[in-house]
Amino acid sequence: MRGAPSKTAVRAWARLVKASQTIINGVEADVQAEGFPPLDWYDVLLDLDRAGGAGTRPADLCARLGIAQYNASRLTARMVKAGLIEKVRCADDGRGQILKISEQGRTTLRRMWSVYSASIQRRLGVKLPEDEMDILAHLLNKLA
Amino acid sequence: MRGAPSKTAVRAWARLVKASQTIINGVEADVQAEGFPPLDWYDVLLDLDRAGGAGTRPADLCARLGIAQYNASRLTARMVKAGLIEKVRCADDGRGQILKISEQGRTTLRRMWSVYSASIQRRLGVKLPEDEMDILAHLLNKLA
DNA sequence: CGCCGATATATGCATCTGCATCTATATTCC
DNA sequence: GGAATATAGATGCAGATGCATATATCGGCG
Repeated sequence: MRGAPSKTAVRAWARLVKASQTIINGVEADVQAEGFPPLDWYDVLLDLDRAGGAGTRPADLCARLGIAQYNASRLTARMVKAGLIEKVRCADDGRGQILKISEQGRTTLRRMWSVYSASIQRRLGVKLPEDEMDILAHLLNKLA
Repeated sequence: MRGAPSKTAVRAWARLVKASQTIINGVEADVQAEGFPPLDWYDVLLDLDRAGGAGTRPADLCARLGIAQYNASRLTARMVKAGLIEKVRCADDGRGQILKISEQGRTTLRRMWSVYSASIQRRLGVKLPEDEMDILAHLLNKLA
């Protein structure tokens, strides 16, 4: 065995896998149970909302959200069909597009956050006292 | 907004999502790049290996691995086709089966761990000193 | 100007997942 | 014992994903 894996790291690995699955799936389920779309839609809506009137180029979206290009292509297509965002032709690049959030998208963003944040609080927030949560966030930050 | 989400919890959420995705996808990619199957195959092999000669009932596998029944059914079907496990009819329950690891499965388990553990070490182990890794594991344990 | 390699986005195909439902056998209750 | 019900596991179908590749446009160079 080449990597000389420390027992501690392996334990942390197992718990990272378990905790992230439990919490993320749980939050996803909570949000969808209220009739909202998957969480990655939220990320897109938030990004486009922050981008303001200028909108976002799909490639930039990929980079910021860390998702694959083909994935973004189909995700945004679904969101257009759902009426949450719009694709407009990019004036200075005929190949490209600009993604913009729609009014309906903004509404969904706002309403979704109400459910989303409550779920984060319930499934994660209550599990640790403030100071430990802070340490956790700090340690997780060193991992990525 | 009902849940009164603490800023700290939301920050921890974002980092949990990011860190787990980065690390888990990275390890998965490392393992598959060496020609091995997905990580959930490893979990099954490990469970069956530990079960020994008695084998494991699919329902128990679901419970221990926390996967859905239909998912386990198809996962194990693929693993049978790959020759890593076997399904034998259960003597005392005509509806059921018993899953057993094959010799080839044991070999794969062993070889896979070599790559798997090295990747854990590289992508997670080296990111934190021992004492902090311990704290991380402890905090993650309180989440699930 | 016109060709060539690069870049932006989309899509065909195979695989995987979730949901609901199916089949077969076991258990319960009268 | 036999009908109703529960349990073990499989599967049809629709949607999502990864990979490779297609399509369209851009920018540079001869």
